[in-house]
Amino acid sequence: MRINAKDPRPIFKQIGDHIRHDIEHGALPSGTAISSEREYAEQLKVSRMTVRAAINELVQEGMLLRRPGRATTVANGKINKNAIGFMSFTEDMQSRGMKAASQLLNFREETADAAVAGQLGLSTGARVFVIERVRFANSEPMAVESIYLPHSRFAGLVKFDLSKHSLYQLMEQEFHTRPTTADESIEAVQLTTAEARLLSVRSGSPALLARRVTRDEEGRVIEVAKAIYRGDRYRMVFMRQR
Amino acid sequence: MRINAKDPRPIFKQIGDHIRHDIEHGALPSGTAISSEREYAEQLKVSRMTVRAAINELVQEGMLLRRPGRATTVANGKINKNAIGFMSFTEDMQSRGMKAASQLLNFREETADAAVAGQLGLSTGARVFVIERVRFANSEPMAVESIYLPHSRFAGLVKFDLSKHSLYQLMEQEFHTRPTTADESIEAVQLTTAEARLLSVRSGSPALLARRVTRDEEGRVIEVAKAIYRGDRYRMVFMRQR
DNA sequence: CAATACGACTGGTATATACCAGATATAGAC
DNA sequence: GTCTATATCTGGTATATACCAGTCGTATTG
Repeated sequence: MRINAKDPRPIFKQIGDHIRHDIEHGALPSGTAISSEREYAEQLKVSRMTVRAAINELVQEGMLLRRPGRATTVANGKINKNAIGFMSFTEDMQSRGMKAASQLLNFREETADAAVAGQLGLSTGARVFVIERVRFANSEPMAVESIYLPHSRFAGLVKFDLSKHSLYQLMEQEFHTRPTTADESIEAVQLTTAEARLLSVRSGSPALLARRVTRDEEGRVIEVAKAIYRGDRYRMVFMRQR
Repeated sequence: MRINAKDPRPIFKQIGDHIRHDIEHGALPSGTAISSEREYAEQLKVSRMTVRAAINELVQEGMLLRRPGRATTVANGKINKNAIGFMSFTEDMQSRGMKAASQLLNFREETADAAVAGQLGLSTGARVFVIERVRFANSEPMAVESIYLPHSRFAGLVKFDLSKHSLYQLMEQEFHTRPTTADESIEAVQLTTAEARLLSVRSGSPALLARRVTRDEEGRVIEVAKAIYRGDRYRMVFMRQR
């Protein structure tokens, strides 16, 4: 391992990525101690603080375990990369080895009612986009989704074909808005007749109802969503930390 | 604000806690810019790097927003402290303003079957503790819970009264084991007759089934649990980041 | 031989300094 | 007035250094 001055990444990033690579590829198995900070610093001819910055990231990610007085070791267990991070339905399905698709039921602009406006942080009567769609995994219907977006923030959204572009991708590329945090709640419900028909299951069968309020980097609400997942096919997985 | 040399906390911790306090008590409202790192450093007579360490923590927690070239600002939105962190049922209920209780159905030692042994990382035939209990919130049954613990790790657990002590508390205080990460999955199910009876609801009503594999700091599995929450009363809330 | 003391580690905290790149306000040019 | 160049902010990265407090192996002591 050597530091590459031409690499546009900062030095600590290079070091961190290198160690991460070693862990992910088995060169540093679970439980083994990595070199000490001073060793890395001397070997790479960088400051110890730079090495610390690199290791900090990996500790943050849960890959390394620091304990004062003892060596820093590789954490056991599979490293769940996208621990609790954002995953669009598409990414979610891909990570499970399934092919995601979606059928747009509705894409309109309307006046927000009090509830939606409140959640979006808009005044009652503000305009919002409403997107309703059925989500498919391997051609099987998995969820019915309703999304509310503030019109003020995403003016011109109607131009885009939502069956071709991922909504989150559009947000980033066209509106320079990155979903950063989301408050989510999950409950168990029974499907209504209408929902059941869309999902091709019996009316009354159990389902997961997920409500989500998504915010950008600066904490502004950019999306309010409600999704109903069929209970017989969908399981929500995540990782809690600390 | 001044640095207190007698304070056992490190300087950066003092600074961080102080800023956090200011944010939580409204002295620094959402969106306002905090002083620059250099200003803090000069005012407090500490190094800029020390101030950075303090601010780093708050950025990590999502309380502050750093953007190169611009001032560091207080993040908008309510700060969800226990974002996705661990919460015992007891803590969960307390955070909702409810009183938690539990009724022990079963507390025995048995031989792990292949599935449980596998999840716990034990060889088939290893001894495990099994805890089964009904969880109450404000005297209303909310969930049925089954927990499997490796006997090797928690020898002597039978001595304790689980209706008096929190399991996680016992783990920490008596066995020096801190739950650190957990893989969790949630699905929607219908209650069986037996479960429904324990929860005082109609058989077949919708419920949340949560499965959890909990690990300690070093990634060793310390608990495998399954909990069934009634769908008409319980909603799971969490926050996703990034 | 066991108990203890010590020295050589480890990471944790802190300082002072330097230069970079992006953002912004201000002063100047047109 | 509007545009532009520049000085001066911001945070981001990096260095070299220092001392502290745990941990642990080893040598010394009883």
